[in-house]
Amino acid sequence: KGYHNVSMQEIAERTEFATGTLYKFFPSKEDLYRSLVLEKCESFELAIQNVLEAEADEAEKLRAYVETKARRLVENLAFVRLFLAESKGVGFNLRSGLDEELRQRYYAHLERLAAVFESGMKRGRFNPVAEPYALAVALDNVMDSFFLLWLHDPEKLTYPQSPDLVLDIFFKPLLAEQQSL
Amino acid sequence: KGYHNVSMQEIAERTEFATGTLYKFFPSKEDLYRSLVLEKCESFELAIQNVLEAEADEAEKLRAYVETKARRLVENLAFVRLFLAESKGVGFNLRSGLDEELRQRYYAHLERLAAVFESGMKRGRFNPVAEPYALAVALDNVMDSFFLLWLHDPEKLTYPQSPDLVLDIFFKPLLAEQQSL
Amino acid sequence: KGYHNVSMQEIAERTEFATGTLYKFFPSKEDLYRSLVLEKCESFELAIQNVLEAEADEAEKLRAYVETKARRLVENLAFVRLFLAESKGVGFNLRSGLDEELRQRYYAHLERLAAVFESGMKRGRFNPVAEPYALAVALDNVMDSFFLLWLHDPEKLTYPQSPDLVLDIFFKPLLAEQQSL
Amino acid sequence: KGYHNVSMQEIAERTEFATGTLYKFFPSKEDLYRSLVLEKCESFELAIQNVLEAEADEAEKLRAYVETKARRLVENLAFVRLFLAESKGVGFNLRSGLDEELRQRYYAHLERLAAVFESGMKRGRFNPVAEPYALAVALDNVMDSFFLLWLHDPEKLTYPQSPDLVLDIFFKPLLAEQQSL
DNA sequence: TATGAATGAGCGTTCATTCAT
DNA sequence: GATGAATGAACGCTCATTCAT
Repeated sequence: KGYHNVSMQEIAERTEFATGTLYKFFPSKEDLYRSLVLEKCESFELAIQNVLEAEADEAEKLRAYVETKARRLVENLAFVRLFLAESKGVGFNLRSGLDEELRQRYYAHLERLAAVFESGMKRGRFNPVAEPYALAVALDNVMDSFFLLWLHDPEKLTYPQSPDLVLDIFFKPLLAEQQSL
Repeated sequence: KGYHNVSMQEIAERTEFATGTLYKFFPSKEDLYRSLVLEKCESFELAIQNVLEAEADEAEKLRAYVETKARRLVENLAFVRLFLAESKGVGFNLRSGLDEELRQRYYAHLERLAAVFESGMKRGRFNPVAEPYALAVALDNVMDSFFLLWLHDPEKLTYPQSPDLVLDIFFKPLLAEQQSL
Repeated sequence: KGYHNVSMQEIAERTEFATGTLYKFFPSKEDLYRSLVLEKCESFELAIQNVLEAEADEAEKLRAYVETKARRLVENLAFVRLFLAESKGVGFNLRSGLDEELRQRYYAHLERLAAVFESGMKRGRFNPVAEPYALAVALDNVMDSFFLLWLHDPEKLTYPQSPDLVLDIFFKPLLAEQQSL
Repeated sequence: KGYHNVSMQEIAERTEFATGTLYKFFPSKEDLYRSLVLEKCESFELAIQNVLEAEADEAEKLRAYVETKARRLVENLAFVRLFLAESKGVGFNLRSGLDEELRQRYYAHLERLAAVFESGMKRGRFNPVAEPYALAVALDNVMDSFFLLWLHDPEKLTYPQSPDLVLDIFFKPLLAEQQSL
């Protein structure tokens, strides 16, 4: 529904708490909102963290990451809509307005993803195409933007049904001879 | 500052107009906002459209696109911040996200970008890595996300000073032997 | 349209004057309104005054008064609606909100009407049923209320097509043997 | 004071509620006004209805009606002033005059009053001077107009102290030989 | 002089927050 | 502690009025 379009009264009704009780838990509407978002994020990122930190080949990890994230996005459609689907379609990115705490979490997530790229490169499994961190940012956001686009215009992309789309872009060369993952 | 965090009174003060005068120009706050955004977008997209529709090799177009967009983002920092980083929170957003008109414009932009990929593929200049449209979405959003990241933490990425970062990801193979653009 | 539902801008447009010009003529919206109303009233009352002050038998004067007023009401339907049709239907009377000047004019009108009753009584043409002034008030307001009722529910009364309705009530006894005017 | 000339803030101050509280009770200013008026009307009409539906001779009913109404008007002077004398001007009125519900109530009231005239005529107690409904409208409005006149200029009429004034007009012939009620 | 763009006080209404119960 | 009625500041917006042209 979006922060500005829900009143505390509405939240109180929906949650079956009294407004006063809400204020016992959270000092302000903003805090309540942050907590809600944080909680969701936590469970969201946990699932993905498991994938990234599993014992597996880097390439497999990435594939699993893409699949897991895609599934989680679809499964949490309502939340993601609220959370991401801001500035939708204009080509601008969702991480935009994350306030500090959320941003820190996001950074940590990126680090974990970057670590996979880095380890893959170090072990000679990946070409050192670009900084691992940049690759992480790119991969993550491309997924988000595909999802967002699909959310608004399911016709335009086959994602998220086929995570291969993302894999194609990130694991196949654009100007080089083909090479399978 | 973001739509919900500025009052018309504030705008009136800042712009040195009276509130009534604002309403002479724009029928509502939402319209004022839309107009502001639309105008900026228009000039923004125009510059990029020129690049994409220039007489040039596809690869050059893309390189020019990346450079132009990066430059424009930095030059319009204040606006982009307003526009992307809607308010301070995660979802303190426009009532309706960005409305249909903006989305349509964005789609048109994507089509133009996709056309470059497509033509490049048809002419054998690019490998058919993925659907042109998907590539367009990816490229555009990766740039945005790099920019946003840099906006908040200039340390984390060298972008937008070095558009090569983007080019590396999109034009060099990840798992293949190097090949220069 | 009613005082509160028209803006000066609307009046300016309709009258093809500029708002500034309107304020050259009238110091305020209220004054403008009063003037408008006053002017209409004047022409309205003039017609009726002529009738009341004609050289004629009192009974004929009254009949002519009823007929003239009925005709004028219907002819000035739009204005009367604006002017009278307030508090319509609740059984309450229009003279209610007349501000002082209008009230004075109304009083003068009542005096003229009362004079007819008085002279009729003095000359033995009318029974001294009640104070002439009270009769004047009654006659005038009964006409207004009939008109108002008819305005809202033309079905409910045959007035103003048949002024006889009014004449019946005022000139025929309720509990006495009939006597024609 | 009239609908348009009181702001919700004023009402809030006067009633010692906060504006927000007012909106807990009434969804809008218009509703607040309607409710106020409706409530008063209800109690007002109830008293009169009792009189009209009592077991009594028609002539007595009418006399009682005139007396009761006169008394109620005087007793509710403040309200009647607000209600009738809508604001200070001629037509500074309710957005829509009085709305349908009030009109319907008024019509019902008129029917009840007309029924008395009709039954009186049927039973041969009254001369069939005019349609009962028209008589009802006339009687009711004459009372209102007398009251209003007296409200503004207590000198001009003896009403409402002497309801006989109304009775004289309605129950004595103007041009006929006297006949007591 | 006549204009109408500009003004800004004031409107009806909302809703984050408080506090007596 | 939990409640939710009450609060009132602040909002988007209107429009009677002014004044530079």
